[in-house]
This record gives sequence, C-alpha cells and structure tokens, in this order.
Amino acid sequence: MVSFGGLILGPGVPIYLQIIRYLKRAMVAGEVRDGDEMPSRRVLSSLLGVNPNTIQRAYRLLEEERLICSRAGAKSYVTLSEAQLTQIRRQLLEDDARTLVEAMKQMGVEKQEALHLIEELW
Amino acid sequence: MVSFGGLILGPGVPIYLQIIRYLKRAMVAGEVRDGDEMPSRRVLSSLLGVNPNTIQRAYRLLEEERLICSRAGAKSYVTLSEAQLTQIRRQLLEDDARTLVEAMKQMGVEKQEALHLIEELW
DNA sequence: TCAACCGTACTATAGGTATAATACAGTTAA
DNA sequence: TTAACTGTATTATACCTATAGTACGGTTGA
Repeated sequence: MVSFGGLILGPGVPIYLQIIRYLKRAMVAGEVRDGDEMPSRRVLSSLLGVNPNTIQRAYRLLEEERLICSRAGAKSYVTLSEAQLTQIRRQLLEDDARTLVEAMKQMGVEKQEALHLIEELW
Repeated sequence: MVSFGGLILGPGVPIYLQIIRYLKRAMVAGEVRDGDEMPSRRVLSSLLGVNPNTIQRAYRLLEEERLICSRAGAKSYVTLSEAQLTQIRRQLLEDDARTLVEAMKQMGVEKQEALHLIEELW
C-alpha cells in the first residue's frame, strides 16, 4: 500500500498538485513501485484532512498520465513502467535544478557560492 | 528607473508575487538600488500586459514591506536599506537552496549527484 | 447473499486571482 | 495655469481551487 505519511501540505501550491508531486518523488526514490495499491479516495482524504474531491482530482490526473489505474468499485493501483520512471526522474531533477540555477543567476550569485550553499544546507 | 525588461511571466505563481520576487532578486543582484524610481502602475501594466490592479497589488505589498514608497500623484521610488538588503539576500538564497535540497532528498538523490547536476546545468 | 467498501458524478458555496471599466484627487512640468 | 501624468479606490465579472453534501452503481469478502 502506497503511504502518504511523509506528505505535509503547504500553502502556495494547489493541494492536488502537491499530492501528484509527492507520489512522483516517491516513485523516483523507489518507495512506490509498479503494482502497489493506492489508498482509497476517502481514506487518503481523511488522512490528509482534505476534501475527497481534491483527492479525486489528483487521482484523475494521475490516471490520465497512466501512473495509476482505477476501475469502479475496486482499489486503484500503481502502473509504472521503467520507461516512465526514467522519464519522470529526469524531468523532476532537471526542473528542480534548473529552477535553482535560474534564481541564483538572477541574483548574481556565483556558481561556487551556490554549490557551497547547498553543500552546507544538505 | 527600475527596469522590468527581464521579467517573463509564467503560470502557476500569482502574477503579483512574480513581480515582487523579480524586484527582490534584482535588488540582491545590485541592479535595483535605494532611491531608484519605479515605473508607474499604468506603464508597468502595459509593459507586462497585465491589469493595472494586479500591479497595484504588488506595489501595495512592496509598500507594506517598506521596499518602495508611494505618495498620491507622485512617482514611487525604492527605499532599500543595507539591513533590508542583507535580510532579503539571506532569505531568498536560503529558501531557494532549501527547496532544492528537500526535493532531492525526497527523491533519494545523493548530494554528490545533486551538486554535479547543478554544475553541468549552470 | 449482502454489508462494507470502492470509484465516480453532481450541485452548491466560498475564497483567491485576474480582468475590465471607471472615477477622483494629488503632483509635476511645460 | 493647466494638461498630462500620478496613486488610489470602487464595482462587476470570470476562472481556479477547495469544501460540503449527496447520490449511484460496481467490487469484494465474510
């Protein structure tokens, strides 16, 4: 069963996108694998303290990305191929790194200082 | 006159927050200094292609942070002390770096790989 | 069988963001 | 002086996000 115990919702980003992002990162980390069962909409909404409709929205988008599979009445489960995993990992890593690099460059921070900052913050 | 020529608006983040973030980063970069004139609400709204009310919202928040000063009828200008600049720089750098570190850790990426990723993306 | 789940769908409400269209008074420079 | 520009305020509309409540039928296991 996929666990969302480590997900802490924050402000600024839509909840349904935070759920999707959390699941994808867990996939990249190897904590979520192909075939894993997803918690039901109602269970996860209760666990996170958000509306079931919000969970449904996240699940619907994940379904459209072919990352989970749902059928009426039965539990949903993860459908994750190696190709999908590779693509997700590459995209998430590159997006996060690129965001930081752009921010640092806009602020005129030198590469060396940026690397040192990350190193000591790790 | 403060220039917003390098600001490209993107999706996902409220426009008024993107404007504030851009100005703060330009301050950290030394491109915006204390006493600099701000473009008028109407001029900037035309330049960025957004509603004047959206610009006003950004300016009002900047005014509340004491980063700009406005009086009815006259142009607005930047009010930036050294203490403010130091605090802004520290906060922006730490927030950006912390965001990346948290993301990488959630994905199980090693520090060495993260640093190498940023280095080659620079 | 059948009760307890499950996914799915729908309407209604509320707040935040952004736009559109005005309006008014203060400042500034020709 | 006065025309042009400035900051500021208001009302209305629209979309997105999130909540609340309800409902229907399919799946599953005791």
